[in-house]
Parts: sequence; structure tokens; C-alpha cells
Amino acid sequence: MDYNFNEIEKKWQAYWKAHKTYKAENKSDKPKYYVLDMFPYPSGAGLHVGHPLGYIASDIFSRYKRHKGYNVLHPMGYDAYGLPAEQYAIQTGQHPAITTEKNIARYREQLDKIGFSFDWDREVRTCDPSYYKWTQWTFIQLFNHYYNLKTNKAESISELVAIFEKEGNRNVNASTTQLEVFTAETWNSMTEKQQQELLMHYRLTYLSDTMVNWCPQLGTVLANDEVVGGLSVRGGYPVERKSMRQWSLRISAYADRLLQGFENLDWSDSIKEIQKNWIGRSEGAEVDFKITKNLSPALSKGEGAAVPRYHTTNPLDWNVLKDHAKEMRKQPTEAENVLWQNIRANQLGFKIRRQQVISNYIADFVYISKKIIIEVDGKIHDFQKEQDESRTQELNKLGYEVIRFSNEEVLFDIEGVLTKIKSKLESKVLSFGEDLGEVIRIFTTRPDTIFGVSFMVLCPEHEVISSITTAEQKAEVETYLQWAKNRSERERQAEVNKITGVFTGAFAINPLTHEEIPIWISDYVLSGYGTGAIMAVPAHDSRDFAFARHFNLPIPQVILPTGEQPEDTSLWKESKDSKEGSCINSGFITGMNVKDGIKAVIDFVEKEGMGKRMINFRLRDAIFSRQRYWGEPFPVYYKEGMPYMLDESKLPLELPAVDKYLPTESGEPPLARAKNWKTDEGFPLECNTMPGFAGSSAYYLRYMDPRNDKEIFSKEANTYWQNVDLYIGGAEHATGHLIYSRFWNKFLFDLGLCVKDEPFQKLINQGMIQGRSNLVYRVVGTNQFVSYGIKNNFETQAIHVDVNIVDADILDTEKFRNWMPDFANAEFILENGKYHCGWEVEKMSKSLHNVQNPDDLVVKYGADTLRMYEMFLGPLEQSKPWDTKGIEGVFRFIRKFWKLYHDENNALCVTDEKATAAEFKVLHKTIKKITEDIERFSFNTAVSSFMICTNELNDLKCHKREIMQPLAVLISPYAPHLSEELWERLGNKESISTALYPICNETYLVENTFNYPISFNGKTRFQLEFPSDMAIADIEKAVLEHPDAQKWLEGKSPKKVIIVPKKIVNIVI
RNA sequence: GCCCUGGUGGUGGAAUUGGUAGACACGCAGGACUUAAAAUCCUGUGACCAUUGCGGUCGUGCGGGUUCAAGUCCCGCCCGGGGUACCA
Repeated sequence: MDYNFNEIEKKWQAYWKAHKTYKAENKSDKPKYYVLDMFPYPSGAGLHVGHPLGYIASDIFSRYKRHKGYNVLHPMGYDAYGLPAEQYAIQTGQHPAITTEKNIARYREQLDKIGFSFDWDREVRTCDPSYYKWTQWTFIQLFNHYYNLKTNKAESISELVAIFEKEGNRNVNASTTQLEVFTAETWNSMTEKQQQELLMHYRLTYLSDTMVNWCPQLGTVLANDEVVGGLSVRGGYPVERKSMRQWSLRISAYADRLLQGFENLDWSDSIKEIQKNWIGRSEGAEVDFKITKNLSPALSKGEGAAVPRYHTTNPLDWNVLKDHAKEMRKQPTEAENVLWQNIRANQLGFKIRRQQVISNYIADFVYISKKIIIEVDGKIHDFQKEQDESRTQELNKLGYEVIRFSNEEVLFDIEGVLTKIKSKLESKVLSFGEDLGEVIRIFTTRPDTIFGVSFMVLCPEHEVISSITTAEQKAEVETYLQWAKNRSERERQAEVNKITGVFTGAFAINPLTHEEIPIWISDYVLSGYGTGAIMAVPAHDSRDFAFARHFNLPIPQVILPTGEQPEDTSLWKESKDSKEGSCINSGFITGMNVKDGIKAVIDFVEKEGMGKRMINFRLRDAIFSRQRYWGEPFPVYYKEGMPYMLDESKLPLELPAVDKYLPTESGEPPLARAKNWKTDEGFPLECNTMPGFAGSSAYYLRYMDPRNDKEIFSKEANTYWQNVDLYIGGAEHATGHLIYSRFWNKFLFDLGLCVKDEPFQKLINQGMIQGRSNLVYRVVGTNQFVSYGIKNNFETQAIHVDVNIVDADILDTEKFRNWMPDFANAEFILENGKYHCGWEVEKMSKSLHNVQNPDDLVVKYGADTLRMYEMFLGPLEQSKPWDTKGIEGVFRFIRKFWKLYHDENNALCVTDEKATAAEFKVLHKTIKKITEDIERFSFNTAVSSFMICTNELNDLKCHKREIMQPLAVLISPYAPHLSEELWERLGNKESISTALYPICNETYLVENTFNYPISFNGKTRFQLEFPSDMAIADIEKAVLEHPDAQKWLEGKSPKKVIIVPKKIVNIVI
């Protein structure tokens, strides 16, 4: 054979391995360039032709950069934890480590055959203890840090504790769910357990209750993927939403920085857009809507309603305590009475209650909205026996602030006391999220539309539902909640046409119109976004509109688009867009435009203390626990129910052996099956494992220094490699991996470990390769198969057939008979003696028998052909169907290319003759084109250019070294084996990877003439050649005088002549 | 539903900044070589009309618009693919 690719490819793969040709050094005088492929999961099916697409592109670029004089880091490893290996383990009992090891070996073999220039010395695997040691280590760091919003970075929890000890959390501005203010005294008096619980609200990784897909029959939690229509894919059992205590990552702390971080990154706008939407920053306001059910508080009326308006205690205690409270109100002390007479009836501008039941205490006076209790000491009655101090502490824990006055202060300095109370009430601002149940807090980006709010909607999970639902509505509400419980978020958002909801029986007050509005529940409101409650503006929001129509609720118009008149909304078919226009029917903002209206309303609600300006993010904290076996164990143990981190010296905490890869009978995760799964001291270890993204979030950093067992990576290695210059992978990672990695990187950056704030400088998203399936048509009820062209004469059933027994849509009928026992006796109805198959483009999948595996192609055509063909298929970023038909063309081209260097006897025929100008022109035109193409990652056009170049050199019969040697370097990133072989045959001693990239000499490319397309009214009619430097006026004259032009002008004189030098001539008639 | 993305011959695609639509390749047809096949080489190949030749009309998912000029820009639709928070 002329071009023996099998031999050549084997030879050079062995050479590269032996010489470690692609080993990257951490120290070099060369500039660095870091090229990375997205971490592959080694699946059991092995590599299919879709996988290498990105790898080939990144490999071409790596090799190109080496030729350009860079020290290139191009590593590869395995994201080895994952569900498929665990599923296989559950089914077969085989340890997932064995499955994974086997799959990796197969991957490696396949990767090697394609001739990638990876530095295999740097390989990492997420399931390797020496690797996950650092995943666990990072988790500990996350646990030991909180996010300081003042400095805008992660800082140590121990520094936070020091602040708490000195001054409480009053001056701390952190990303936290700890909303109540506490003092140093309160902190210092807490038990360790209480302190730990409180710190959970600050740590960057924390335990909290979150909703999961729970399948009781399987005893396990399922991924959204594993649930279809509320049933488990495996087994078809019912799946319900269940709350479970799990680790979360406080990624929301970084929301703003994740949003800002794009600025200087070379990512596509679309992927930035996806991340922006995912993070979902919106500006608006939080506004409290008061609930009006049982309009007056039960107690101030004396006798009262069955259910208290404000749940400041639990119902059991309430009934006991309220009688005492009433009793005490009748016999106040003198001081209490004096104070009450001065503060009652809103005299201070605040509605203060007396003898109010709070938990299991009765407070003298309380201002509920701001959680402030006013106590007067020295009571004559002693119904509550506890010490004032401990009482204060307990109330503090409930989030109340207690201010005390003595009898004397009240009796002799009432003015002073009132001033103090007033300033206290005015100054205290409740922290965000605090909710006593007396109001429903909503978030809105459009406060200007509050005047148009005609009802409210709560998500079915909203905690206030149980306390506001009226007795009459109770049954209906419960039925609805039961139904809504198991609907996934996606279903809830997707099925917008299906309007469901239920009325609670309760009403709220519109804070601006003061009208009573009904409170509904509907699953179109999501619990995960905003406050889980919305103010509905049916006139200007499509979903609110649909809901209002369905349940016959009022639809007041409040925004008037510019140039329109107010309309009767009952005639509307849909809501009206309200982004621009002026406010109508809107009280004090009537007449303002939307922008001013928003500002005016926010200013108003802030002044009135019923809301505040607010920036809301859609980004939610990431759930970090998985109830699985095959994942990183948490370096966590539990003491008194509180989690503690293992000492770093105990890392890695290795994954224990278990007898089965299933949950325990009691529903505990598989690790609960491990023997002695506890610390040396006997404390139980965490039984959950980490999710897939744990190990893949910082792997690119570990590649910089993968064998370091002292630290995650050395400062020197990181300072040299900085971050990834080029990252290639699928766009499906846009919201998962790419956000988690950025978060993880920013955290390590805050700790001063890595020097770059962003991990991936340039990102390219390769498109999917779809499969091209072949179909055969069985005549229904027979074993006869009819060819595609005549199938319509029969009633047929289309069956997917293995694409490997079909060539150019012609079925190999013999192979078909042998393919499956069912078809052994198949008969065929042929067209012209052949069986033509139908075809379809769809997902590449085993079940559709359209999987193309690269190994067979490498055997048949060689790796270089496969590499160039995959690039030739089309633009890297686009999805495209896989079809092997075209590979022949690339194979032909490669052999043609080989023949430029060889004669009929396969002997080198390259001469030292001087090349002609025409030959140089072909070479330099190609250098220019290929270089431009590679810089813009347009690999398909580069391959075309190589083909054109080869055709032209072939026509010129050129075999000259001056041309052929640079051309070998030019093609080496694409066809590395071929070019190494040619390079060696040309007499070079070192690997071609050390050769410098050829540079285009523009002087060969100068054109003296240009062939102008002559068009009339934009339609090209003929062409004329003119000197490149010909003056526009001369061209115009020459064109108009031309006989062909006269024909098109038909005697008319042109209205206009447009001449763009070296582009076009257009004559307007 | 929402967000992102794509739609050009029989097929994959090219047209990089608004300037000759269909480069390059597959497939197909015809031819050369051969006893034959494979391989290789040559010619043709968007559709329609005309055809002895010259040629003409239409044409980049659909409908409008901007422009001397639109695959490319703008508006409104249709269809495919991806993501939608535990697949990786």
C-alpha cells in the first residue's frame, strides 16, 4: 500500500509515548498556553464519534500553539464518579470502582489511537483518594469560611466568632440566613450546640432542609432525570417531594461576582446570557402586605376569635396564657398603667400591644412588627416566676429585643422613657426575611403596579398557608396542596395553560389602595424564587391575567402604553405589556412614567416602613449531598447532632466497602451500611456523599500540580499556569459545571490560593454530533422487508437497523439475516436488485443502532483521516449529523497529499529545485488562510483549504522542498502522524512538534488585476477584468462603454453607478 | 412555558466587514483505464424554461421592511436541537 497509515500511526504513537513529546514543564522561558477539554465521564459504552470532536479541535490548537513557540499544557483525566457505574453496581453487585477502572482503560485505548498530544503524566481521576483528598480539603475550607459583604470575599469563620464574642452580629454584613440581631452577651451565653447552629447560617457550606424527589419503594432519592411524570424510570414507582436535611453550598453569596466576572472573558454572548439568566439579578422592592382575616386582634376586643391573628406562640400555650394575659391587663401596676396611657392608641406612631403572649411568656408591652418588647420591672404580681435575665435571653433567641425600665423611671421621667422607646422603635430595622406571620412579604420588580394588584398568590409550600386558611376553605386548600405537592418545578412552569389554584379564604390589604384583596394559592408561583408569594397584577402580567380570567378576579389597568387610551379590561384577550408608558388609576403616581413611578413607590414604602429597595437573585444555593455510594465521602462527623470537620491530617477519608449499593431498609444512604463508619473517638461519620460537580469544579487547578501531596497545588505552578486559556466542551454545561467551577475558583482566589479570579479565559462550545439512523420496512405481519422506494405499496413498520451493516443506505441483506435471530429467515423485496434503507437524523444512541464508534474508522482509514474528517463535518460549534459517507473524500485527499511527496513506487520524490512564483503563491495563500482559520477556530474551512492547496499543487506537479517542507508543518496539527512521517522522510531528526510554524509572505500574494462582477440593479450579469489600481472614474467609463453593458442599459442612461474597488460594480437603471 | 441556538442543492457545508449564493467534499450521471472488480483519473451536476447555439426566470424555512445591493440588517411568524437546578 502506498500510504500505510496503520504502520505510520502505530510508529509515531509509540515514539511520542517513549519520548514524552508532549510533557509540559512547570518552569519554562516560553510563554504558557493552557488548553483544556471538559472532564469526560468514562461511560461503559466507550467513546463514540461525538466525544473526540472537541478533543480533536483542542488538540489541533495545542499543536498549533507548540509550533508557535508556546509551552502548552494539555492534560486529560476522568470525572470518574457518576450514576451509571452505581446503577450497574446495583444491578450486578460489581463494585463501581472496577467498572470505572475498566471503562477508563477502554477510554484511554481509544484516545491513544486518535493521536492526542495529552500530557498523560498529569492524568487525574476524581475517584482516586489522592485526588479527592483535595476535594474534601476544599469542603473543609468552605465550612470554615463565610462571605463578608463588606470586603466582598470569603473570610474565616474564626474571625467571625471573634466579632460575635465582642459585639454580636450588629455590625456584621455577611451573606447569611441569620436574620436576627444578637448581642455579644447572647452569643457568649449560648451553648456550643447553639453557637454551631447559628454559625450554620454563615458557613459557605451548611446543612439545611431541602426538597428532593423521594421514592419510597426504591428507598432512595432520584435525579430529575430518573423521574418521568411523577414515576421512577426504574420500576415505575410513585415519587414524592420530600424535605431532607442536606449539605448546601452558599453559592448565592457569590451571585454578584459571578455576574460581574464575565466582563473580560472571551465567551460567546449566548453562554454569558444563559449564565446571566441563571443568576437572574433583578432590581425591585420587597413589600409587606398585611393580612386582614379577623380584622381586629382577638385580645384587644376582649373576647374573641378562635384563632389568634398573630402567632406569637403555639396554639396550646396560647389558650392557657391568653387568659392570664387578660387577667393581668385588668390589674396593671401603677407604672404599667402610666406607660400604657402614654403609648396606647398609636400615640408614638407605633401600634403597641400590652400583655401580649410571646412564646410561653407574657410581655408587658410589645411592638410586634419590629419585635421589640418593653418591660417594666418591679411588678406586684408574679405570675411569671423566672428571672428577668433568663427571660430576656429566651426572648432574644426568638428574635425579640427587650428594653427595660424601672418603676421609678416610668413614674418620674415618663418623657425620657417615651423618647427612649420612640427612638428605639424608629431605629430598629428588621433584617430581611423576618416574618411574624402578620404580613405576607412579596418581591416585585414593578412596584409601580401595586395600585393594580387585585389579589395575591402564594406558592403551595408557603408557610403562612396553614395559619391564614379559613375553616370553610380548609378542605379545599388541603386537597389542592396534596395535588400540587409532587409536581416538579418544570411541570409547574411548562404547563401554563393549565390554570389551577385555590382560595384561602383570607384577605390582605393592598398597601397603597388599602383595599382588601383575596389571597390565593397556585403552583405557578415557585417557592424557590423571591419570597414564594406574589402580588398579582393581572392587567400587565400574562400569567396573573390568565389566573384572574379563570377565577373571575378583577383586572384593573394601571399602565397606559404611550399613545393609547384606557380600555375596558374585560374585553382584553391577554395582558398588556407594561414596560413603558404612564401610570393611571394609581393614586399619587398617576401620570408618572413607569420609571419614575417605580422610584416614587419604593421611596414611599420605605418611608412608611412597609418595604424596601431590594436586589433579588434567582441563583439558588447548590444542594451538595447525594444519597449515593459512588461519590466522595464528606470529611464530616456528628457530635450531638451537629456536624464537625475531620482534622486535615485524617484526609483523605476513604470510601468504605459496603455489602450492597442500595439504601438501608430505613432509607439511610448506602454508606450507612459500612462497618465502623465512625471516627476513632466513635462519632458517626456523614453517610451522604458529594455530587458529581464536587470533583469536577477545580480539576483544572489540580492539573497544574497533580502529584502534590502537601497542598492542592503549589503557588509556583499556579503562578506560572494562571488559568485555562482555551476551554472546549459542550454548551449543556453552561449552568452546571461552568457556574460551580467559577464559584469554586473564586473561593480559592479569596483564600489567596489561586492568582486568577476566573478559571476559563476563552470558552468554545462544540456542537453535538447526532446519529444518522437507517431504517428497514417490515411488511406488517410478515417477515418480508420492502425497499425504501416501494414501501408505500405495502403496510409497513419501520425498524431501526444497525448502521454498520448498511453501506450508502444499501442494506447488506446477508449481514442483516445474521444480525438478530428474528431476522434469520427474512425475505426482501428489492429495488433494482438492491435493498435501499430509509434514514433519519436523531440522537446517537445504542438503542437506535446508530452509534458510530471511532475505533472501526481508525482501523479502516487511520486516525489522521478521522481527525480531519471530524473537523471537515462543519463548524465546531454547530450540531451536525454523523455520516461516514463523506469520510472517503477526506481519505482520498490524505492519500493525494501523501502522493505530493512520493512517486509511483512510494519513494520520496521531493526535489531541491527552486519553486516558481505560482507555487509560492499557492503555499503562502494556504498559510495565510489556514492560520486565519485556526485563529478563529474554523477548522472545517481549514480542511477545505488543504484540499484546494493539494489540488493546485497536484495540477502544478510540484514536488519542491521549498514548498513541501513548510506544508508538512502546516498540516501537522491536523494530521500529526502523517506529518511526522513526512518530516522524518524529508531528513529531519527531531519530532515535527519542535518545528516552527511557517509565516505567510504577503509579497507572493499581490494581485495585479481584479475580476469585477458587473451588476445591474444588484443582479450580476457579466465580469470584466481591470487593473487593481485602476481609478474609479476610469472603471466606470470602461464598463459603460462595454458592448455587454450597452445591451443591459437598453439605451437608457444609468441613474447611478456604484463602484467599490476590488469588490463590485453596480449600475442602477 | 421560559432562556439559548440553528434552518442555504439529493447530503455535510462555504460565503470572515451588507458586495459574483452554492467554495470544498459526499452522492449521482457519463467517460477513460481493466477480462472484470477495486483503486485512480477526466467531464457534468440548485430548480424551472429554452436549447442547434446565444440565453432567460426563480432561488438561502415563511410573510413583510430597510438598502444601489440582503443568506448576512430590522419587524412578525413556522419548524428542529439544547438547557430548565440530582445525567454528565
